[in-house]
Formats: sequence, structure tokens, C-alpha cells
Amino acid sequence: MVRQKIQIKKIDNLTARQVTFSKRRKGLLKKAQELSTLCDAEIALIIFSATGKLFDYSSSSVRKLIERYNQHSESCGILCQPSERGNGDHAMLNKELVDKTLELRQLKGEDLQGLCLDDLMKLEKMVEGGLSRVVKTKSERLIKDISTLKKKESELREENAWLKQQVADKSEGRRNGIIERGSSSDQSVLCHRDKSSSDTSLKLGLPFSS
Amino acid sequence: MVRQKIQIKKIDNLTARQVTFSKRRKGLLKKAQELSTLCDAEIALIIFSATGKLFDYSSSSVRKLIERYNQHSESCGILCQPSERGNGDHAMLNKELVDKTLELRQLKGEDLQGLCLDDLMKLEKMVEGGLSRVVKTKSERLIKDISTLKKKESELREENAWLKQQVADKSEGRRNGIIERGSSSDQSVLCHRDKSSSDTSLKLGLPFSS
DNA sequence: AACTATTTATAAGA
DNA sequence: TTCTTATAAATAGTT
Repeated sequence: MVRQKIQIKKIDNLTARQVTFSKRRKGLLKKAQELSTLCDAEIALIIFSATGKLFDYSSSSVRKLIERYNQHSESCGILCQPSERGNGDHAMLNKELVDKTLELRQLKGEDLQGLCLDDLMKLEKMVEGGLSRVVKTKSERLIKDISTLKKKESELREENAWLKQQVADKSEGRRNGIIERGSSSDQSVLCHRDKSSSDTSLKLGLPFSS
Repeated sequence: MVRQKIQIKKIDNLTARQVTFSKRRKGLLKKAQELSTLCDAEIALIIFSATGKLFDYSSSSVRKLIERYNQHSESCGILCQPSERGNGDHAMLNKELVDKTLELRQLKGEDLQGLCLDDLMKLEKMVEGGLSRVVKTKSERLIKDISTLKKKESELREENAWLKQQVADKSEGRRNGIIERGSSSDQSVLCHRDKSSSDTSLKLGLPFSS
């Protein structure tokens, strides 16, 4: 489009992609807003970045538009049902939900402007704690996975050695003019082991190191 | 924008409005599609014309995006319009609460045993992101506070110097037997300065460094 | 985050 | 609606 025309395909370079995303997102939001104003249209725009971050715009409210969209596209009864409510329980539940939602957002590092330094320090400590526990659990999981993989590896090595031995034995047998003594039982064992091991290695995704 | 720049306000003429709607809608859809392709973003766009006609676009499926939007940011909908949700959908409220409670616990590093390695990595990334944002906000706050404090400090130093000068002048005045010439106007100025500065220092909690 | 050479989008007219 | 065209706006590449 500019200095040079670009192809409309995924931008390979990460930085360039992020910059373009930021610029074009801004442009898109502006255009949406202009259209809704100029032509008296109701618009909702939902954008998830490749990293999962959400950006949205609506001339009124995204949720309201979704509601309208649902009504328009389905002849639904589910979403528009009137209801027995108002236990007062409802309000409480809702309040709890609002509280948790805010806490959640703050743990994710959003909506921090309202917090004082003290709150920020507390929050930092909490998130650090969470992070360290997540990392610890991840490490444990990794270690466990590694040990499982190592075990599989040693089993496979063992099997491998055994197979090699079989092959060597057979070759030697042939060279010596001895023809497949007891072959049927050996075959069945080999078949069985081979099947189970290939299944395993596929699932776990080789190769191993060391 | 063209032959003549237009104001972004509702177009009065019906025909012109319809024509513009048609053109700009097309442009907006194109831009949305380009953004999603170029930057690997997921986008949903819902447009209701003034006459109630629906136009939509999505990189995948509008319904899927709405689903994701609900999961990602029930927060926003709830925070902004708690009353707008399906009144009395107790079960749904409850489910959201349960979900959020679990998410909250996991962000805090609890209840991680049920997660697979992939989930743990995602969680780690999310918490890291949160932590970095919290730390960044804290730093900004600290820097702002420090700069405020430094400014106050310099004001106080200035005031202090001025006061010292006053004291010195008075002492000299007395020693020389000259009694408070023009004292009333000096006093009023001093009073004014003193009041504003003491109020500030109390609120911010001295002392300063250097 | 700014700049700017170009490409795109589009308002007005046909 | 669609086409044209002059001009405004958006933006890719660069700094």
C-alpha cells in the first residue's frame, strides 16, 4: 500500500507484524466508528490478536449487539427467555462475580491505574508467588516427563539390543546352514513387542537425547 | 475525504447515507479481512444498518468469536452492565463464578495438578505478562511519586531560604532598632505560602533525600 | 514514535 | 447500483 505495495498474506517478521497490527487495528476501529456515526448503523467489532489479546469496539455495547445478532440469526428461545429470578441471591452472586472478575483482571495486569503503590506492591508479591508456583509445577511436570521418557528409552534400547541379537542369530544360523529352528514362537514374541513399542514412540515423539 | 472533506456526523440525506453505507461497509469488511490475514488475528464484525439489515464478517465464525469473547471478557460485560445479562440465569451465573474462581486459583498458582504441560506453559506466559505489567505500573508510579517529591522538595527549599532571609532581615532590623516597616503585607504573603506548603508536606509524608 | 512516499478509500458527480 | 475521478486518508518502509 505504500512505499511498496504489500501482498495480503501473513507477515512473517514478528516485529513488522505487531507494528502493522497496531496501526491497522487503529485504522479499522476508526473506520468502524465513522461508519456507525455517518450512517446511523450499529456495529460491533471483536479482535483477538495472535497473542490472544482482546480489542473490541461497539457503537453501543458489544454484548447488546451480540444479543441482537443472536436474535437476528436464530429464531431462538433460549437467550431471550423471561425468567424467574430476583432471589436477592442473584445480586449477591453477581457482586461476587464482579469482584472476582476485577481481581482476575488485575492479576493479569489490567485495570491497574486505580491502585495505590501499596496495592501494587501486594499485587506484585501475589503474582510473583503465583508465577513461582506455576514455574515449579511446570518444572516438576517436565522432570516427570523426562524420567518417563528415559524409562521408555531404556526399554527401547533393551528391545533394540534383543532384536539385534535375533538378527545376528538368524544370520549366523543361515550362514551355518541351520534353518529357522523354533521360528514360529520367536516370531510371535517379536511381533508383540514391536507393536507396543512403535505405538509408544509415536505418541511421545522421539528422539531422545543421550 | 474526497472531492471535499466531510464531517463525521450522521449524513442527513437518505440516499447519500445509503450510498455511503454501502461503500464504507465494503471498505470496512475488506480492512477487517486484511488485518486478520496480515497479522494472524481473529476478527468478528457485526453491522446492523439503520434499516435493521444485518451484515457480518468473521475470519473464522462469528459464533465462535462470540464464544471466545464471552470466555475472555465476561468481565467487561459484567462490569459494565450486570443487569443486561440473561436475567435470572442462575445456573449460568453460577457456572461463571465457578470458572472464574478456578482461573483465579490457577493464576495464583493453586490447583495446578490437573493441567497438562501445554496449559502450564500458557499459564506461565499469562502470569509472566501480568507480573511484568504490574511491575511496570509500579515503576511508573514510583517514578511519578519521586518526581513529585523532588518538586515539593525544591519548593520547600526555596521557601525555607526565603524564610531564613525573613528571619535574618528581622533580626538585623531589631538590632538596628528599625521596627517592622511594611510588616502587614509581608506577613500576608508568608502566611499564604506557609499554609499551602505545610498542607502538601503532610499529605505526602516527608522526609526527602538529598 | 515520527515521517513520507505511495497506495487505498471514497465523496461527489455522471 | 456502478463507474469515474479528484482528493482525503491510511499506511509500509524507513529513521
